[in-house]
Amino acid sequence: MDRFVSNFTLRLDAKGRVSIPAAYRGVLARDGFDGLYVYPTLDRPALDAGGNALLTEIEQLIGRFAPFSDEREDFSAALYGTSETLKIDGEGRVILSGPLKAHAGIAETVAFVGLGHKFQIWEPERFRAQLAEATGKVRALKKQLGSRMAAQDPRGARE
Amino acid sequence: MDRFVSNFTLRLDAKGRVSIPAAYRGVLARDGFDGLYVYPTLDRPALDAGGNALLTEIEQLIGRFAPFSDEREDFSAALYGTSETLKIDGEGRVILSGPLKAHAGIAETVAFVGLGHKFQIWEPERFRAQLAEATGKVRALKKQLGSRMAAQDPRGARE
DNA sequence: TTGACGACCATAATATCCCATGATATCCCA
DNA sequence: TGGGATATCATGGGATATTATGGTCGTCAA
Repeated sequence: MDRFVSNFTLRLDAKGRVSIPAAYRGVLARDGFDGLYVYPTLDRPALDAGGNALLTEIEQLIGRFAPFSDEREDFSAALYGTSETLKIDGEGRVILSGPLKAHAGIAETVAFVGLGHKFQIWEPERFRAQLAEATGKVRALKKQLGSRMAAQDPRGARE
Repeated sequence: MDRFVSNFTLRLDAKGRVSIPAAYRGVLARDGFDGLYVYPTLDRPALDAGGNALLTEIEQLIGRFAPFSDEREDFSAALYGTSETLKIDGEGRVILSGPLKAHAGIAETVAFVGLGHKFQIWEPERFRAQLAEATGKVRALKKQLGSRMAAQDPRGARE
């Protein structure tokens, strides 16, 4: 598996260290990135994290804007400017910096959430709430998609 | 046969392991996915499971949204974030995680139900109930379709 | 000298591997 | 076609490897 899936809730120890879930470490290793690339998620009290796949995606996003344009500068500042590359210790743990923890409201425990090419780090309670909301949206959209397909092309319903 | 068909009811052992029906293992092997991809069925107390065919379906759904868009993050969290890739041991068994078992209400036994490109995992009693209800609906729908098709386009009855 | 941080070592819980067994199902050949 | 031989399957259990987590001991810098 070459993507981040599933979710895990882990504890920080007295020194502020957290294990990156073993499954994610495997993905990062295959991705070939040394360390963990992290930055505060835009618009959400969470952190985006990943390796080369994530960096590439950010590059592409920023590359869409004209050089020296305001948008480009803003995105660069938001994504590159606030990012950190955390070291992973011998046991697969990282230490989240103060600003990162503050942005996500993290204290004792964190939830790791796989999003495919990257994963997010949440304060567990907030994640639960966010997930419930997201699940509702997905249900609604799925229902809508289903009926639209059925109306346009009944055969589309199979497979 | 490259589809999941038929249904099987199997028991979990003391360690929480369940054998994947041999017929399904064959389909998974041909599909080329290492492990079993599983996530909670959106609007039912069951689990969706499969291999690359299922993963591709989800990937396409998520791929419709722009990277970093809110919709994409919601969908990724709800689909990738709640899914798991279970290891299949040498005897063809998997261990369902706590959250997965909780969602489907699984305890001692599970029912595997083939749905073509994927299969579902149910608590056997719930499946029986669900099946009875679904059968009723299908009967009604068939009757309705039959009369409509006969009136509009008799050829539509094939397939 | 104190405090933060990194490299190591320790450990309990748990997942994984490997081998065993009874019950069916399948094969094969007289 | 019968029926014993063989393979496959679901299930069980002990040994081993991983994982998450905790702690120790220097080192470097303020």
